[in-house]
Amino acid sequence: MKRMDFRQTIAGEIGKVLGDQFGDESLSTSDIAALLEVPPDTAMGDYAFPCFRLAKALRLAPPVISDKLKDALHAPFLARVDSIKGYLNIFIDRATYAREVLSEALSAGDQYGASGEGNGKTILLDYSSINIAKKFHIGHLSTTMLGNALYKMHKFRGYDCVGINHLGDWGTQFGKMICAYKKWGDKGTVEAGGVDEMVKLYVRFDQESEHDEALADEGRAWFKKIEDGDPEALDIFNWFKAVTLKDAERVYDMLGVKFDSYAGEAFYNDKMGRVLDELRAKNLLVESDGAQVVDLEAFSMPPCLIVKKDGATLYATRDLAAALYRMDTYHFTKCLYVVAYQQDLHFRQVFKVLELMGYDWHEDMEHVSYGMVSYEGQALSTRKGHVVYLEDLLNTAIEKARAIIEEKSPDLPDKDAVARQVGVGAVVFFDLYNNRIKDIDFTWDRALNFDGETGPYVQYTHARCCSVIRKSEGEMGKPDFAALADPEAQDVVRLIEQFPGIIKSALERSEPSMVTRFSVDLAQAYNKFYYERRILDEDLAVRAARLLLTEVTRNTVKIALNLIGIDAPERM
RNA sequence: GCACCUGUAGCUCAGCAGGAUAGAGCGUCCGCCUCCUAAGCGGAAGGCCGUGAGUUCGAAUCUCGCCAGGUGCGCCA
Repeated sequence: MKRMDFRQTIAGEIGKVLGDQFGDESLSTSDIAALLEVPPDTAMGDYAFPCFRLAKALRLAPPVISDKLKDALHAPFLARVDSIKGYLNIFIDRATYAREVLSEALSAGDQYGASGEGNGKTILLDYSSINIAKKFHIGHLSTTMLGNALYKMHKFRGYDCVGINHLGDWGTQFGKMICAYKKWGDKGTVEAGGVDEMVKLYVRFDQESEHDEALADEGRAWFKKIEDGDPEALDIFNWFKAVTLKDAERVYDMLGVKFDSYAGEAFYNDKMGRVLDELRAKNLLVESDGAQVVDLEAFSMPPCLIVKKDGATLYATRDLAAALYRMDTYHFTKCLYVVAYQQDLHFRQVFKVLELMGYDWHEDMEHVSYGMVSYEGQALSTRKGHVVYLEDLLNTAIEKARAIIEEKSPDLPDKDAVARQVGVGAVVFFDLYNNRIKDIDFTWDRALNFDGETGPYVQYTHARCCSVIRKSEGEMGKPDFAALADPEAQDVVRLIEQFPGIIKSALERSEPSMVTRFSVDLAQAYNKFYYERRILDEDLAVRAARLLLTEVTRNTVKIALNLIGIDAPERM
């Protein structure tokens, strides 16, 4: 059931009155709809029409216009229209409003807020992009969870999504690692210890090669072997990859994150020639200090390095190759790179080079940048041990959740499962709570906070809704929507109405935090309603209406949490 | 030096395709469980929205300058 679109309908009515009363037809219905505002306070109505802009054209003071509109505006679904200080405040009949919004949301069920706007379109998302033989730490959380959320949100709006973990699996360090492994390593130890063991080998190599030139040369030689496709080198290298991915998979499983492709840096090794050929053919390559670059001075950017003095290709070359390959393979509508803002210049350069190459789809590339993570005020440093590993963080959060459950809900079934959902939810929520551009200074007490605007708070509200519904024992009379006319219920209804628009804006801005924030707003509004109004009322019609509101809130909270990659337990 | 980003309550931040009295959480102080989950709810205190100009009927929001912090700027990725 498609509910009445209040904004459009009201805009149409205002348009009619403007024509009748002032002979003004300069504004179309959609113009007026865009001008309509949602007032800061429910007491000021559901929609407001500011008359200031009309003042000049009509040569009348705004309050005069709003007064006249107030007298002329009538519609059956309008409860009241006020004229205050040049604003036309429009009050929709509260029962009608609640009925329309809730019926729509209820019939949409777990698809409330979904749409088909992305049907037939493909979105590529490049996120997480872990490095081989490195541990997953809190610095990798944002790219992973932002990418995951954007993936789910796009999917919900009908897009086909391709999640790419662009592995950092190329570089001289892997030659060193193989060398170290051959000298001091042991298959069983690495197999059992995973990335930790590989890191140990690498650190030892680094230390010993500092005063051993021969060793450094040996490392370089092993990298050359990888490049040349030497079977032994490749075997070991691919095994390193498998071990790293197995370690990472454990964390990805905890976070509920998946990928459709693991094509990383190494994958593009044999695809660089095309980039060079095209750049040359298009006369974009110039020599500079022995290197080949694309000059971007005209765009006030430093040159984009394509080929080193020694003939080797670079980061930008690889990203160009990847972009061409991805377009050929997936014919994407958009390609999002969820990468920290340090690489802002890099992506601006790469996108500009694509433009200069004549690809109009350069406009469909977007760098979804996010802020840096520091730890208790200092930069993360694996070397200095100033680092928090993701697995440790998640496990600590789960333990804390488990302890709280033991204390507050000792009879809860599936304690472990719920502790996982809540602990992980707290961490993920913390990561997706602020605008992505903000730097995050990680502190344990903030990341593990379960009170206030946190994942557990929103999950708790969801569990509370579930609990009320369970207690109602399915007693659903015919709802009396007039019972939802109180301000607390209306605030909840209004938020629910806004949800589909929130998802849309969040996608337009590639900003999952808008959904996170929404989940808090809705939870707060519902909790207030919960305390002010008795849901399981004796009056069955009132009870049915409040239960319906509870049901729709539960659905909406769950959808919002799921979109940002968080589970919604039914009890906690 | 140049480029990009950020500056809002003690702290962490919403609000920024201009609109009505600038909001929330944390922390502090004070209340609320014989009643649907107190991981909750209510109240108090706390603000020249970095700063100066400009645009506008109207600026936290747009423009320019300045100040402060972060990040990046040729052969790493």
